[in-house]
Amino acid sequence: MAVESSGWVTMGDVAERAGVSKITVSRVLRAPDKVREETRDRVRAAIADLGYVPDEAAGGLSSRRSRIVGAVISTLAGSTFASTVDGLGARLRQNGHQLLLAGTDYSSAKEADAVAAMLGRRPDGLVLTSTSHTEDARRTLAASRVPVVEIWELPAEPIGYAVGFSNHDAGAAMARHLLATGRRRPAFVGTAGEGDRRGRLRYEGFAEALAQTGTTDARAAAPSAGTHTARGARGLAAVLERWPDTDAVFCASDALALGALSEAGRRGLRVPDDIAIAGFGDFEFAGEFGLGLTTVRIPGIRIGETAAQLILDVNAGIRPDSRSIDVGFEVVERSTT
Amino acid sequence: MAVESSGWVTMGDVAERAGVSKITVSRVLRAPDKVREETRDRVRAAIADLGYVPDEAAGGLSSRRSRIVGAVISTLAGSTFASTVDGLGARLRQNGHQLLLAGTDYSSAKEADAVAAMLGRRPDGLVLTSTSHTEDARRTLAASRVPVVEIWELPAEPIGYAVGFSNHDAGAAMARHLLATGRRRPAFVGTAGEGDRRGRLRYEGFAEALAQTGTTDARAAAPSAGTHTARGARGLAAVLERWPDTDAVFCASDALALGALSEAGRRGLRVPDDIAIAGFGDFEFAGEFGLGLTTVRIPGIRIGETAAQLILDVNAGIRPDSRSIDVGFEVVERSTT
DNA sequence: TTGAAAGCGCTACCAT
DNA sequence: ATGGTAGCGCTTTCAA
Repeated sequence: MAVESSGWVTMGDVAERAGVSKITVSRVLRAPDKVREETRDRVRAAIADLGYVPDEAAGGLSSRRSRIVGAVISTLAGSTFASTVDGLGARLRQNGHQLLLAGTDYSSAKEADAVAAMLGRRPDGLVLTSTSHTEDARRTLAASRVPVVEIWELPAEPIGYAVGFSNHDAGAAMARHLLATGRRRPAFVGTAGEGDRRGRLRYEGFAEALAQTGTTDARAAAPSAGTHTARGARGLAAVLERWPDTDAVFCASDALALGALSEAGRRGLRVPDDIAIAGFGDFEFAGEFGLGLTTVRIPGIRIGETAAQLILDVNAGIRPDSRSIDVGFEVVERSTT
Repeated sequence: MAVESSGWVTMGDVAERAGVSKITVSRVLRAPDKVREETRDRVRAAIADLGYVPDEAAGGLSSRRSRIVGAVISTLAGSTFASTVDGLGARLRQNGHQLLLAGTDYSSAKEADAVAAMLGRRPDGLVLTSTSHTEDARRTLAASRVPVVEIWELPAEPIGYAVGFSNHDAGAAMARHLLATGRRRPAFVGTAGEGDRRGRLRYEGFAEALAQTGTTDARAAAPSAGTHTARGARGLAAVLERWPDTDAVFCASDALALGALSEAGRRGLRVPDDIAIAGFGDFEFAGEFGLGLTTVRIPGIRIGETAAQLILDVNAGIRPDSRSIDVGFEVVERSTT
């Protein structure tokens, strides 16, 4: 219960109280087996009495393992990455590591800053949601020897490792689903600007799959500015204006799809009879409220857990079979297609 | 560009290359004004050449300021706290601090663990979403002298500081809104279990406001298990079974309200004509899809930014006027009431 | 304006 | 099974 003048109880204080040396206290904490039971109990009592909390930063400085993993996320809002971060954090804590988080707002300059800041903590691993990095960041990262895991995507040449799925294939899968359900003139609605590279990948897969069936006029709209639902609404409007006979729309996100659905309602279009609408992400309410949104489900938590495990493994000397781990995706067919 | 055998360039390496001592390098980093321009440039060149990234943990060990702030969040999923964490992280990084994150899944045992783990980093501040802590955690926290900010609530006796709003008053405000729009027999739907203390506070405010107008039969249901929307649906069903003349339902969250709306639809009840339905949170889609959900909006980002600023200020010696900062809330009237 | 020495709290290494 | 010594990379304090 005693509080030192410095405010923090040190290992030395515990050692003194237990009548042992610092290193014995350290062993009780890190390798209890190497300490005789009686001594161990005495040390543990001292720890409890003093309310001692070991200084991990000091420990890390000596041992050269920070037990910190950094995650650089574009944003938590929109909930795309929220479950991934939950999974990442949970798995790390189970293994005595902690999670350092930074947001980038889809800016690669901020990403570079965040990466540099994290490297200042000498992290045991780094997780990145973006895969478009500044040259500077790439070099710093490569030189640092810190295990890097890029997530939510499977770049052709990952910096270190990758855990995600093929956005391209997901787009293609949705195109095939729409074709299989009888649609012949599907369009794509994405968003312009702000790191929508993943959306573009989905579009490319979508367009390629259509092209294989002879449908080569790539119908697409990508409104900028406004909320995602507003963009979805405008996207559908734009598509219909230019290609009035469009019979299906694949939106790059569920939020966009929601906007498109609402716009369809306003225009008196019946879904899915007059037009099919599909989203991406399978957000929390996609199946609710009579919505029944057809969409693509990504195992977000698993991405986080897998990325964490990968870092843990690599640091334990276990080399993974592959630098890329594909967690896959699933087309969830509901009632809007 | 050179990489030491250890993998990390140290301040000593930079000093050597620039032909100065370590401390001069340190000054260039922390207090550039105290170094002659010529020397400064030479040091900066060396830093760039070597790709030097200062070790913050080592720096913190000396300076006794970690520049880390910890946040213990129940969960990121459900998006309640996502924007708060975004705001917190953004404000911290602007000021050269980093965010350490831990999730608790609404378990106060995990919270205690997380708090202890964070204290191991000697954080410059700690942010907690829960306000029901184990006795152990409270004591450890109080003894640590780390500035603690509890958020999303305004406890009567905060451990350190609090940034949030009155859940009680928010419930009361919604009751008054329902009464003002002509409802006379409103009920409450919450969820059982898992840290729903905040929901209970809303209920209490709700019930008290009704009692003041003579409406004293506290109608409420709190289904457990299942998704939140499923619970909302069952909650409405339970309320209607017991009190068939209920003419309004205030749900403890928007997800619950969504479920209630869907259940109302299934029962052929018109909203708001036959029954008014209100939620809490103003989640992303509350105003979309013709939904027009009446709800309560909480300035989540601002809570995060304010908590960060509070910690920064306290550490800079600025005492805030009050230990509790009320960011308020807003009843958003749409078309379901 | 710059530097030398000491030390932050811990662990690695080598003894005993 | 336990301890002494020497750092980890940085900042503080005091000198020059």
